[in-house]
Amino acid sequence: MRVITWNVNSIKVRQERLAGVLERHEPDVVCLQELKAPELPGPVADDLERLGYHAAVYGQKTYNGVAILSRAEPTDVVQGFEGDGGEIDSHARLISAMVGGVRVYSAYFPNGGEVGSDKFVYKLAWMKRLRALLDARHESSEPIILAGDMNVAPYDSDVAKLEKWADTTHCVPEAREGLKHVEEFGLVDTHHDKHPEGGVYSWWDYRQLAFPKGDGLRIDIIYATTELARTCTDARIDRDERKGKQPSDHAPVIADFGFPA
DNA sequence: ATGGCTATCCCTGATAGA
Repeated sequence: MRVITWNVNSIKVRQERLAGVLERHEPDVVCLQELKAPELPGPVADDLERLGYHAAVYGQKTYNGVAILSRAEPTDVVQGFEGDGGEIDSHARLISAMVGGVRVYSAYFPNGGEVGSDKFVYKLAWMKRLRALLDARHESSEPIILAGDMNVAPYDSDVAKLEKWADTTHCVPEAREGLKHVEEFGLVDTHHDKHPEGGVYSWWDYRQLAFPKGDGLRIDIIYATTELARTCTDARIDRDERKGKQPSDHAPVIADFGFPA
């Protein structure tokens, strides 16, 4: 089973690139973030049908929006924190579905703005709420994938220019501890597990020539529960997708599992 | 060349991203 997570930064603008990623990598499951649209545009839906993918979508106009694409039909789709008894999250940042025997989550963690701001408080609370949701709905012995844009670079080796980023919302201890708390549900960071030396990134700012200068962060992660992660045979990031005309600022993150598709 | 922000909408500026 091949899994990809990719923050597309507008599903409309990335239509052709998305079809290219599906054709090139032939994934079984794709978690998308930042659709910036209430639903999949017609041309995207057409591509998915042609290429043999189903879609579970939790969209939103202008901001956020997440989806799960899969060869197998997704069932038991849950949007956001539905059913956890809390207030409805006004941002469409989370969707999950059963896909071929695996519970898949596509997540777009809040950016957090400036450290200490209201947005940062929301970011920390969101991560706590996600962990509580996992605890309430699941056992860590289940095959679960949590993939998405975590907006946290968990290790120093996930940051090319640490002196520039150390004090930002992606790297400060509180943010890292929030993500660690989610991980401690019983999840393995598949890319870190395969490449603990780091130095591989998934996001580069559009500004200041960040990509050619190598000023990247690894903030997009495919987590898997321990047993499922044991079957992981490869983890990589398609940084070529960041090149050329109209790229997303994020590259697709890929993990292969022995778990049957 | 891997290239000097991008995408969206209430659109000619503001907001958000990370």
